[in-house]
Amino acid sequence: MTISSPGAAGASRPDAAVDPGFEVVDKSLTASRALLGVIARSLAPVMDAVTLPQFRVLVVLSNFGPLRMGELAVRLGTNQSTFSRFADRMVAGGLIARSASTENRREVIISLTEEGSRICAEVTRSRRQEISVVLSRLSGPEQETVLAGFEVFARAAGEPRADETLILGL
Amino acid sequence: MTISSPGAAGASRPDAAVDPGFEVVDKSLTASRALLGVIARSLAPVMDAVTLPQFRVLVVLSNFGPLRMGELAVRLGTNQSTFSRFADRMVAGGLIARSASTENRREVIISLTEEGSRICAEVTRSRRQEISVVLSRLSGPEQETVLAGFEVFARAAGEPRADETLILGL
DNA sequence: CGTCATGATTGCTATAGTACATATATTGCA
DNA sequence: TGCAATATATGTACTATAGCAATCATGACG
Repeated sequence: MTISSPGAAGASRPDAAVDPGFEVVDKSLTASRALLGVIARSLAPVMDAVTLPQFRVLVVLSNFGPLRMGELAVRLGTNQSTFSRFADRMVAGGLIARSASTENRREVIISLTEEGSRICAEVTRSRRQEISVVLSRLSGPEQETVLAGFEVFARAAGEPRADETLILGL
Repeated sequence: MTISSPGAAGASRPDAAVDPGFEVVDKSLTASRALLGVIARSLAPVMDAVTLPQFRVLVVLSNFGPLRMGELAVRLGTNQSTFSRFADRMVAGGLIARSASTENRREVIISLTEEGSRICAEVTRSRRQEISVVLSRLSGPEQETVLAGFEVFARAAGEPRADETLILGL
């Protein structure tokens, strides 16, 4: 959209925000594809046990602990009835467990099973491993360069909202 | 796998590969989530017109130009019959078009329609835009830091294989 | 106790994606 | 010409996801 190149248009003040050039945007896109590969590889080993939407449920439960059916349905952005049957499949697959709430017998609490927990941990471990493999090809100073770049970028980008990554099923 | 820490085991030679520390791995994971958000946001506006698997087809056609049915089926890692009906839906949706090959009347060539092309371009544009928005919060020197980090990382990671990102549906 | 609200499930229906086996059309070659 | 190989499409069947409407169980409040 905005083509104006501040470097060419006028004197750029140091430490002030500037329009990013083509090169840094391009490199960002390349890096994003590379990281997408990392994410995909970390998921691959468990994809025979869970689908992507199912994995998302595991992650939510792993982050927030046991939750009510309705609460989970809201977080996943789906209809309650959809999630009820969704849960059926995951229970059948041994990934989650239904249990009655102690104080309110209407409520059904969903929690991770050992297996569901294990899958979550496995993906996290695998993702760190994949990253490590890439980084270990670099020298110490190069790793510092990566660290600095990622640090600055992540701070500027912030964490994606849950409903955003939901689009990708994770 | 390889636990041996060269830094701890012996004198570390400058410019030699070293085991990455916790911090840089951690920052990489954070950055990967941030970039996942960028990808997701760029996809969001077109998800009412195409599904993720369908979008993947658009990208392949956009990269390689018109392809035969069978060729596409292979690239997408699906059964030919599966892709035939898959194509039915996309043709019905006005995203791709079937056409007879000129020299071999057995072959059916799939190409992007205007609409399919437009959607592809829109996502690309949107992704650059999303990245630009993030980067424009940074000063020039900070953008340089990001550029350097992404550059080094992307080089070490390489492009993900098509069958890897396929796992995520893109 | 009755009524209303809340939380979950079930009946029904629809779509996308998947694959195996089979049918059809076309080409190439003996 | 006839037969095998190739490229695609169809018959059939299944799973996952999705949602609306209705139902059932429970809790809250008058």
